[in-house]
Amino acid sequence: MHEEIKEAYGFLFEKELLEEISEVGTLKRVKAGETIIEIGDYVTGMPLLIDGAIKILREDDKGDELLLYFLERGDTCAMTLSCCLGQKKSEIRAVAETDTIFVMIPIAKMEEWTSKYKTWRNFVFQAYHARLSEMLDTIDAIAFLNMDQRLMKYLRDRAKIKGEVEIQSTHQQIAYDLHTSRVVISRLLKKLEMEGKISLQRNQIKVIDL
Amino acid sequence: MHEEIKEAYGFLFEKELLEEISEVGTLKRVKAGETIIEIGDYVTGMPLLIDGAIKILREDDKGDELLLYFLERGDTCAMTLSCCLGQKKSEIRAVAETDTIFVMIPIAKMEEWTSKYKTWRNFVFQAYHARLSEMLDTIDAIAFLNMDQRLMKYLRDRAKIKGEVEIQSTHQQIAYDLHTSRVVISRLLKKLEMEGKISLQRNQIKVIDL
DNA sequence: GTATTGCAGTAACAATGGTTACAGAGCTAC
DNA sequence: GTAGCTCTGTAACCATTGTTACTGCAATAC
Repeated sequence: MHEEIKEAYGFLFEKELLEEISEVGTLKRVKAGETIIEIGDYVTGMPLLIDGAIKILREDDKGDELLLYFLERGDTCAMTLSCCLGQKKSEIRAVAETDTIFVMIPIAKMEEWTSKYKTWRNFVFQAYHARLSEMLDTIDAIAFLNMDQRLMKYLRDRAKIKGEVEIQSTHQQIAYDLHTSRVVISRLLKKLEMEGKISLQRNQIKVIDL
Repeated sequence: MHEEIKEAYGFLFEKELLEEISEVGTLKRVKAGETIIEIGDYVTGMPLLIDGAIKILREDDKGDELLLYFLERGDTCAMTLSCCLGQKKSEIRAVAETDTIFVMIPIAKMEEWTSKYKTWRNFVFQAYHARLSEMLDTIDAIAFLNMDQRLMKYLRDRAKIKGEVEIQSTHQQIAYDLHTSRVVISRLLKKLEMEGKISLQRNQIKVIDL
């Protein structure tokens, strides 16, 4: 396990911290599509992403969803982190976007390291900063963009995360992420295809030029 | 100055930290309506609110605005804080909602205190946590609520911040905050008045039962 | 092969919110 | 007083998004 952590975080943390992480962290592997944390769950630890991607979703009282952002290698979930400190329940749902590997750190340790290691402190601040930026980005999208532009941004983001131009997904799944209806997504995707920006197959969208 | 800081932050920070704040901080007073920081400005310090309220706004490239949240006594702007660490330009605009007093802390000090004082560290984490929560709240509102409900929430929030049921504001100003048009706000306010939830005068809205 | 299921395409319509245009009310300056 | 300005109310219309309903295609099970 040490090697995987070192590879992903070696450039950030000193040897002692990497060793501590190896010691107290638990390595977890989840398959694409698996739910990692559910809204209302008590947060028991903090995940450090080694490989893969996780999508973070918000849900309202009627069960409507909205994608907030993706976490990638080297990221951690500041939202979770916040919950840790407050001993609160999770405000969000986390679902593996691809097959994912991460290390789970117990809450107590992460508090201890905050005073012990400057690199850890900076990492945590950096994580908060990154999450705030992503949230701003999300707000910009839902406040200032029309659905067609939001959809284009969404497709670009997903293609980038996966590192491929093909996106495996049904229109309904996209509709959930963008908090709209399947019909709207089908309509807009067809329009994008007409414009030569994507090509459509069953369960797959190929990004050509977005 | 020491007294004002002690009154607002005495329950959080130890004597030495309060003294350091008094020493290096600059007390600022701004009138309601004044802009405290503009998008693109370099961030030179971090504000600790002593009294009053500040509203934080986001703007898109076309100049359209959106209210993100309010800061009150005891709050600090985590967004600013983020910018400090990254030496970046401000992503947001801050405008005094009421007459406001705050202490400006130089960046260097706030980094130093992060390792020196546990109480300061907790305060900073707490600030990040609070801002993330507010952002989630804002996202919920724009993603899941209709304009009439967003308007009601907005009026409730403003009445609470000011501690009065009368809100001094034109319909146009409200429209800017909610990123919509004056006509829409007038229409909805009239509907709320019909329902007996508010009463309307020129430049003033009185909250009756929201 | 056929039946079943899930997915995508499309039309018609409804609801919400945004835009334009204009009238009138209230305040201020003179 | 009245001239000029800002703010509010309202109607009519448009654009975008959401909803309902139905069709046909592709994959899978049998």
